[in-house]
Amino acid sequence: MLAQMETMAYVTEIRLNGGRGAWSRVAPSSCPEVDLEVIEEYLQEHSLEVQPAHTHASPPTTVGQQMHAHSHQGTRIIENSWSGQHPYEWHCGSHTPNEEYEEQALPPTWPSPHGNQWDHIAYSYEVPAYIDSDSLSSSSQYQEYQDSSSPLSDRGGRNDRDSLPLAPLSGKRKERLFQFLFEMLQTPSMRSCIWWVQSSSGTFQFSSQNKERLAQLWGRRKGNRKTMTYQKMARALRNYSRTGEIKKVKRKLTYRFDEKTLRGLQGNPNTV
DNA sequence: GACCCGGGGAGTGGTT
DNA sequence: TAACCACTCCCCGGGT
Repeated sequence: MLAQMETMAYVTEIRLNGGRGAWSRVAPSSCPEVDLEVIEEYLQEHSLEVQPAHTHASPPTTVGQQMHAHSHQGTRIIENSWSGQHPYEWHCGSHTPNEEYEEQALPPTWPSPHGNQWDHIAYSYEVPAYIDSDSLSSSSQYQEYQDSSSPLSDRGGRNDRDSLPLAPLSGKRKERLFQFLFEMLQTPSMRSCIWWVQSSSGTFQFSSQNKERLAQLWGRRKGNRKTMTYQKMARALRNYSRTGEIKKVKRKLTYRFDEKTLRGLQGNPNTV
């Protein structure tokens, strides 16, 4: 655990290199490169070490995230507790490269013309919409992350998937790309790779500098034999255009979750 | 020319 | 076992 804390501190250090002041003046795309290997190692270690402690549950899955799960009418809702209890407050000096596009994150309140089509997805995230890229701050989540008296124990049989390990998911339904991307969007330490342009509409953007790293992370998580590239990942993203889960925005490296997709990822029971 | 985008199509591996 | 799904991989051409 101590080692994990140290690792997290290291990751945090990397991300917040120079403190908030420095961070706030640097756009994500020009932030110090994130050592994804470190993050990956941490996630793998964490997943290995914590999972056994949660016999019927899974540990928080991503850096800085502690997910609390609750059963809700058969749909597993995972709550991002760190974000709820310790909402980020660093503002990146409101100098996100997409500042002009970013709006105050409001909970999506789209109508729900259809039933919940997400029953096939074993988990969904219930992430407060204010956990937007520009509302994320402080490293207190890491402490929260560590006291995982996570009430995940009521979940049954889907531990591995909920834990979202970086290792290939074996024997379980595969994690889908848009789920991975959504998770990364909720992960502060990935802000140099991907960030919300407008969280309320589900619009996000890749960093032109770090998109390949994100793609590699995706490839590793999937356990691909070859290195995943942004080009290949984008190909998969374009396939989502057919299904409507993610649409391409007429802006470089920018995509948008379909409202139903986003709603499903957020697990908003009121709109489903 | 580099980068991004969009699409075709075959192949792969997991799920049902 | 087979059908299906969700990519993965490679390729090409077009646009900026």
